[in-house]
Amino acid sequence: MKTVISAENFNLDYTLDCGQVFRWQQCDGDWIGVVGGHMVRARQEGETLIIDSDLSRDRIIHYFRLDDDLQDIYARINKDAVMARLIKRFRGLRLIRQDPWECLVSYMASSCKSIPNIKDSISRLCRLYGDDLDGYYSFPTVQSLSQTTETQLRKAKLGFRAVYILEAARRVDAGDLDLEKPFTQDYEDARGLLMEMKGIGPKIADCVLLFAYDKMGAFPADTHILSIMREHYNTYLQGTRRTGIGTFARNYFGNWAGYAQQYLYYSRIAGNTGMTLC
DNA sequence: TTCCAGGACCCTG
DNA sequence: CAGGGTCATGGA
Repeated sequence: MKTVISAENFNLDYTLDCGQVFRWQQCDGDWIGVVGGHMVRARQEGETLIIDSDLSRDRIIHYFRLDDDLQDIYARINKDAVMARLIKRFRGLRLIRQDPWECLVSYMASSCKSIPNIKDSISRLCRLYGDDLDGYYSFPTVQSLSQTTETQLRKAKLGFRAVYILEAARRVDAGDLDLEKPFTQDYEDARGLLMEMKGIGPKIADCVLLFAYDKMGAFPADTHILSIMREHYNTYLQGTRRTGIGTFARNYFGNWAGYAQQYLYYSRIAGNTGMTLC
């Protein structure tokens, strides 16, 4: 089924290559991915987004955050020459509304790995535990991961992260952790809930809050963000540690600081995302 | 060989 | 609370 969506202030390449998602591949000029268990083929022609998928039009708009008023967001976060330049360079980069479970597991798998390696682990995970969708694989369900063993999980090259992911799957499966609850909580409470899980610290919690739970002020501070913030905003930081950068960023950029974060992040890693062509 | 990669945990002072 | 070792794994 083909869906055509008029989308201004949208750049599909930047959106899928900026390091927020790990499963999309470029193929003959199209992007191919799996969203909510459905294959999706996407391409952009000017201000038109062309989708070939079973997904409804509303779900596509929801996934790509085409309901965000990007021009208004730019006006809010455009506080200085650094951000002005990045908005100009990456205009149309939108955050994506990821599935909470996929986002949670993906970022638990991300700690201390390069983006190509994260993609490789997640690809293996899907191949091992997901459903075969004509050569592509769905993301593993909570149940499929909760029933495996640490030894088996490690075959996805997850290393020390495997035990954390296994425990998370079992807690969610047992009803000990409600993945819907963070939607109903404010940023701080939701963050506290996520960080109760082993393997989820401040940075990964912020990633999941920003990319899956609509907490747009979340400002994940990894090594790259720490570095670039010291480079451009050191006079404001005044010794602020990595754990305090998020608070500074929300004060400085406002409630949509998460968008600013992704532009800063992409400026550091563009070209190093191991974009895979099929 | 050493260092780093979208960190978190645990122990120590 | 701050600092360092440790945890797998692959690539430069």
